[in-house]
Amino acid sequence: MKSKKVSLRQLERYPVYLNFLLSLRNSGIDKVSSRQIADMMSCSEEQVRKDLQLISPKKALPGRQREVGDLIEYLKNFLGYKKINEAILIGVGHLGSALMSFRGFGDFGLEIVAGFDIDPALVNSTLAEKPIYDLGELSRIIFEKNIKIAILTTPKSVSQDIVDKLVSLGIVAIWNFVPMHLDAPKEIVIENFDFAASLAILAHRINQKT
Amino acid sequence: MKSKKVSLRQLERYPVYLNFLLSLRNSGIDKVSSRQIADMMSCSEEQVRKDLQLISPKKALPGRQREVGDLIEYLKNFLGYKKINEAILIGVGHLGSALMSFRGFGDFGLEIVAGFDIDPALVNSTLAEKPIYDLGELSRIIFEKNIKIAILTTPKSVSQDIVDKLVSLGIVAIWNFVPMHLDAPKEIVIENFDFAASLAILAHRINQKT
DNA sequence: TAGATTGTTAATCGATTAACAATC
DNA sequence: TAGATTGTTAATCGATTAACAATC
Repeated sequence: MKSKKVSLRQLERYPVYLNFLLSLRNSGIDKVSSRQIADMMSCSEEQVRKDLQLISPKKALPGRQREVGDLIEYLKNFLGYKKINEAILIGVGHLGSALMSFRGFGDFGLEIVAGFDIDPALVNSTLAEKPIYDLGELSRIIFEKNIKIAILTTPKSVSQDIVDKLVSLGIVAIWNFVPMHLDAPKEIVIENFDFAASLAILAHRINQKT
Repeated sequence: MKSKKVSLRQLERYPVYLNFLLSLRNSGIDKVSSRQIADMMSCSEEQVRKDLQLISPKKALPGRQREVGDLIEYLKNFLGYKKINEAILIGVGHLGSALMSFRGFGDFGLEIVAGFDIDPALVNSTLAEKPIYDLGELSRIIFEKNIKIAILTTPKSVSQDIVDKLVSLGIVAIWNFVPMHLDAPKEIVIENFDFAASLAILAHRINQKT
């Protein structure tokens, strides 16, 4: 494991680098300078270099541009996109089914192996070749498949109860798409994916213009 | 308009405060201390106070807790959730239809007034009482309704072309759900809502534990 | 009045930027 | 070799935390 500390801001930039490098490789480009990356990110090239140095096992050669392929490898390794984590999804509504149908999570080291809901019309059907179980089977599936990650796309009203349940069943990380604060013991990783924050920034940036 | 500068980090916290305060009010609680809010956020109470001071038109009384209702008002005003911005959504796929069906955007000052797609099965139908138009009608609708904000949920391959089109039609802000970098003139506000970043942080935090 | 909690100012911490030497 | 681009170190900048005076 890396010992150097990474700030959250920095961490958020790595997937953006990776995306950009993948698209470069797609266009047949195999060398890249920190300046090019910086232009895309609208940030300084020093920052790009610092970021990339942190995740590069071997130094780049001064004067020579970096190899796109190498950087992609470094980034994928660092971000843990090489090994796949299995996750379950709770709440197969609009958003939940969109996520279950999304094919690209494998590229990010995540695989949704099952969905859970209470709607009889959904239970025991499949979506994107993944089974949907009744919420009552939560403990059985988590135990059988040794699941550690849950994706939460439930209605607000039941979300906290489900979190309590998940925690008691040994889930260690929750990716929360429900726009509310969830209580959980400190050792549980809860990552809130909150569009309210993104929307607030959008609105603020629009207002700055005027 | 507020003249004090707000950092992005800070801006991201305001919707979380608002959410928490709304749930407090829901539980019939009408007073709150910065300590309570700080506990929920897992941050320092000084930070909470600084943040709230910035958006409060009048000072809180030393020694007395803050009024939940007042804070909610301040936050909604500051975040611009009082006036509604009309937006269109391009790409009515899984994610696009989930967003169009989501009823809660009004609370955040946004309203999706129409969707666009090229699928004949979708075009001229409605979703959540909102019309879906053929992409060819983009310029007409944007012009007629004087739309300034577009939500992008298109396939990667066509996204950049659509962005170019949107820019040429006078769109000033794009809320981008497509996991790729989009090129646009500097004066266009592009807010990327990228789950790759959120997922990277989740994975990193899980790995920290082990 | 005493306790609680506030706002303000100063100190610390961390991240970004700038300058420059190193070298392919 | 000269030009390009790198990594490293130091300087700046901004945000968070700590200390404390103010007052309901």
